[in-house]
Amino acid sequence: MSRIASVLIPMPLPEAFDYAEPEGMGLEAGDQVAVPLGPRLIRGVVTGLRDATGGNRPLKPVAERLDDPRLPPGTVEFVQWAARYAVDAPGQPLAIALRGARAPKPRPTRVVRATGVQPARPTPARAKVLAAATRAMAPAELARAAGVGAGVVKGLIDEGVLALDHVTPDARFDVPDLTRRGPDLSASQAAAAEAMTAGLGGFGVTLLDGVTGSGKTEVYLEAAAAALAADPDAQVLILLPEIALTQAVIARVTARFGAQPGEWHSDVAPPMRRKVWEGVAAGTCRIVVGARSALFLPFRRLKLIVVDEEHDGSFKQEDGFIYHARDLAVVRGRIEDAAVVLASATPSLESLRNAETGRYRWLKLAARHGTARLPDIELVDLRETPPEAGRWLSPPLVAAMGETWARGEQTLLFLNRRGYAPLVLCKACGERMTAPDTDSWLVEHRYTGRLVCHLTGFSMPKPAACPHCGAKDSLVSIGPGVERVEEEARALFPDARIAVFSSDTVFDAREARRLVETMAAGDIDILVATQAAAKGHNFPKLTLVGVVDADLGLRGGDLRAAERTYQLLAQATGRAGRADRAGRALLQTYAPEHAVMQALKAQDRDAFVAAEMAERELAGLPPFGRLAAVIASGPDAAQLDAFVREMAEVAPNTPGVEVYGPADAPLGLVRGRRRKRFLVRCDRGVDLSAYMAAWRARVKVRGQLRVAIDIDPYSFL
DNA sequence: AAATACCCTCTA
DNA sequence: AGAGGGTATTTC
Repeated sequence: MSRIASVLIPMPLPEAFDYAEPEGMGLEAGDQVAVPLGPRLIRGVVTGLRDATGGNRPLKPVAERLDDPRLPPGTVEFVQWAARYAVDAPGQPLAIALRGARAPKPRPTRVVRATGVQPARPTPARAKVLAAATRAMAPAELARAAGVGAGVVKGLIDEGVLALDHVTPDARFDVPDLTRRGPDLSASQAAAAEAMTAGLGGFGVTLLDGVTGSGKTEVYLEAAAAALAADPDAQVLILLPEIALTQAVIARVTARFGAQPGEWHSDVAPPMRRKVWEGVAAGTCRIVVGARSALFLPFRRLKLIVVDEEHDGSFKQEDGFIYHARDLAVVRGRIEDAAVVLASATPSLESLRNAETGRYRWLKLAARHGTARLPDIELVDLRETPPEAGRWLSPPLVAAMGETWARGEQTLLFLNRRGYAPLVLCKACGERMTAPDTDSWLVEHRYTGRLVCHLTGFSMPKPAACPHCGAKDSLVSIGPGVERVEEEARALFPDARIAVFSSDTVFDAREARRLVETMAAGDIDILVATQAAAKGHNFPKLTLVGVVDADLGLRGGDLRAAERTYQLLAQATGRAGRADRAGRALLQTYAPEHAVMQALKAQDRDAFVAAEMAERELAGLPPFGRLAAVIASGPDAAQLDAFVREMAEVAPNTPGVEVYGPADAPLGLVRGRRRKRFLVRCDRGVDLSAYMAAWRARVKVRGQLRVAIDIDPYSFL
């Protein structure tokens, strides 16, 4: 009996397509195949096979089974689950899962080695080459090592004195050395590691909850060691919110296991991605450290997923396929029957709630590792001790910086805002500079002399005259960014070594590591940083953290503003005072009485969490209810209005579900497209994805209109 | 996503 | 009539 193969294609198609399996192809679920789609051939993945029963419509045959690794069943199931959850086409998460399979293979490199043949015509240059040719190396490298031109090497190759080989880069991964012992753990760490190890072997979620510096990494690396030792094929995934953090964790994994883990994020070069993808699929790559998309790798035998800094908003992917990697990590863990560890010093309310209700195991690391103490946190009331006009550092903070510098210690000035000034306006006509057809201010960057839209990526040189009224020299920079704070710090401390850490100064993983090492070595006195540097790093001589604008995150006023601000500032202030030095943190605020500021000052997370939980519970907001957002957009305002009115009319009526909107999105215009939003709130226990899918099925999205559905939204713009 | 089918307008 | 273009539809 001939069979029909369901083939999922990595494109935004609504479902898997059916193809006839040619006689004798012997397909299996997970196989990568080439299938005809319209006039072209496309890569797809077999999700299922069934017997063809008589009266089917004629199907095109599968063209070929590709000689690429088969996707394990768990990966295929996860892709389908994720698509249903996100209310998106299954081809979208499949495209993420196949990203490494489609990257180019590592190219063979050319190496030369000595053959033992003596040159017919020995010369001093040739002798130097032969002396340098102690091992196989690239021709250019050998020429450089010998201090001769490339021509000498080439001549020796032509003569047969050197042999030229094409070497395929090593596709293997280091095998973790499980005989190594980890560092000595504190009693609290050892207890947590033991409890986590006991939870291995099947699905289960653990919240590893410990203040900054309590040594969470050592603890979860012990759990990783136990998982790898328990099963020679076991694989471990460590997810991090930001690429800048991967380097530090990779170094620690490498030190712990004597083996380099697979590295996975958008900065990894395509051939390396291919190598990691194939190693994960083959099971030879046993430890992966990566950003959120690593969750879609084709693990064969995943036994442990660690989500480090689990509260971090960067785990939420906001465009394209919209998902939250922390939430999907729990799903993947369930599918693979793997243990999941969520680690944070400031866990999300979602995870705390799950821990409180007993759905997650809750492990607390109370003490700081070693002798370090938590920093003293002071609030600087900017109404009482404001900075001078046009300045951003208040007298108490400047004084503290002076004392710190005099002691030869380091200061971190934290401001979560890139560039020089967040707003440029014309003092003649009041015009605010915005990106074309977009409701978002252009941010002034002085290093590059440009005005940049952080939303769309648009940028232009800063004009000499106001583009609106034509007035010359009328553009003024409003508000501070890290560059402006750096300028001020330089004026205050002209002899101090000052650096800026933001995504503009640190654009890749290597640069991040270089700057972190410089800081850790004590070669920077004052580091002005966005959140890119506020997370995770360990700077032994850093004893003062100044938060330039503690109120910044509270202004947008969305659901999670207080929670996010608390997490970010607790994280930032937690950088101060490691090792054996006492730390100090100053928060500049106009609202010292605000609950967030009071909780930070008192270092009373529990009180803050309890108050915030109570508010959320009253309003039925997460984690007590669930949210989904609909963002409809289109270039034509009238057409969009008509569309969202129609959407509002056909919203299904379901008990426990409330639909709010349509309303103009806070960013009402982006890249020439008008935007409208709905917000859906529902009780826990409602199948929110099913509701949203049913709703969307009731409208027809025509023309330029777009509808994006965001389940469990984090951004409300 | 990408090819193509469709449906206008414009030109000659 | 046929080219040129933007848009809607289809892809097992």
